[in-house]
Amino acid sequence: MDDPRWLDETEMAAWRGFVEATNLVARRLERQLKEDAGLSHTQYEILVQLSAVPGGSLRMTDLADRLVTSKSGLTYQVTQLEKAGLVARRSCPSDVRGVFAEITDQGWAVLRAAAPGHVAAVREALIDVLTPAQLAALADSLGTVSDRLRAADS
Amino acid sequence: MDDPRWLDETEMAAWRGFVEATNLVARRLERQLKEDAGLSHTQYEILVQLSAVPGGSLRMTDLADRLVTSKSGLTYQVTQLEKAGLVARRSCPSDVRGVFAEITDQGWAVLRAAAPGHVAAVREALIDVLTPAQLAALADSLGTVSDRLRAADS
DNA sequence: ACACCTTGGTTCGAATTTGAACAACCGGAG
DNA sequence: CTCCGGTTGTTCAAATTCGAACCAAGGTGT
Repeated sequence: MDDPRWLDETEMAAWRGFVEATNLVARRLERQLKEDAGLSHTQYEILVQLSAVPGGSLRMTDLADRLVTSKSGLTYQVTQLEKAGLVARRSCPSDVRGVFAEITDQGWAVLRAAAPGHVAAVREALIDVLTPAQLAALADSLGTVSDRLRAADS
Repeated sequence: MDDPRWLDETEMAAWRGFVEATNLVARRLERQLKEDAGLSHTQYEILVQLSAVPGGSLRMTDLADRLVTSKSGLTYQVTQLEKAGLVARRSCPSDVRGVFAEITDQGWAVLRAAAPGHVAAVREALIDVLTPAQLAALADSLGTVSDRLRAADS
């Protein structure tokens, strides 16, 4: 570990900003969703992902990958959502092991009810704070970061 | 909740990128630190914050604020670090209720040993993936986000 | 001195997360 | 066909997180 390249001032600012903004935003949205919709951010994201795909259902592994969470964590949350009636498990015809998570009508209703407040909170915390140019740059940079990390994992 | 302002394409890309990059980076660093140094990111951050301040000690509340975590969460982690000998609790002379968390010599040693690998991981995941201009923009944007959220909380 | 409201930290219980271990299954090489 | 490495989803125990309740101690105004 000889003489690592430490971060210069800008790099450090970017990193600290990333860590801090990350935590603050996550915290804020977690609270907003819990209070206004009774959902955790993870649960909300599950509904969003399912709602965004034709058929409203995804394989567990696929869903876990999109959510960037562990398989076991997803199993737990899908079970919670299933108990609440917002999601249903459906077995996969072509693969006995496979399980589809599918958003239910009630899940759609809850999602539709929660979305406006959530979007407003996202705007308040992140979007409306930045200029369109900053947003475009942010989308580009973070998209690159995500792509690289995804590639590195596979 | 009449007719909320939904996110346009760029805004959505920025938000999705934020969520995804956030999770991917956090996940990656959590694993790196755990494997290479036996520390969680939270614990590492505690050591970093303490090491960055003259005297190497901070009040619990102050530390919790910097870490963007709950008071109870900090109590737990400081206790863990105390058991490991990396941090010590010290009472505050001017306020009986007050408690200082102070980094120990062993804490310094662990931090120094962990830092190079952590910095390398941060570079790999975020810093070296972006151009200097992107980094500067990122630092600026996320700094703004953090400042706004901090202000909103107080 | 006396209420009273705020602060600082810890404790407690409930919810969540993770990785490792597991059991069952798929699919291709030989 | 059969074997075997890789997949799929779940279960399990352990670690972590949070918020609410709590106790004790400041600090203020009267």
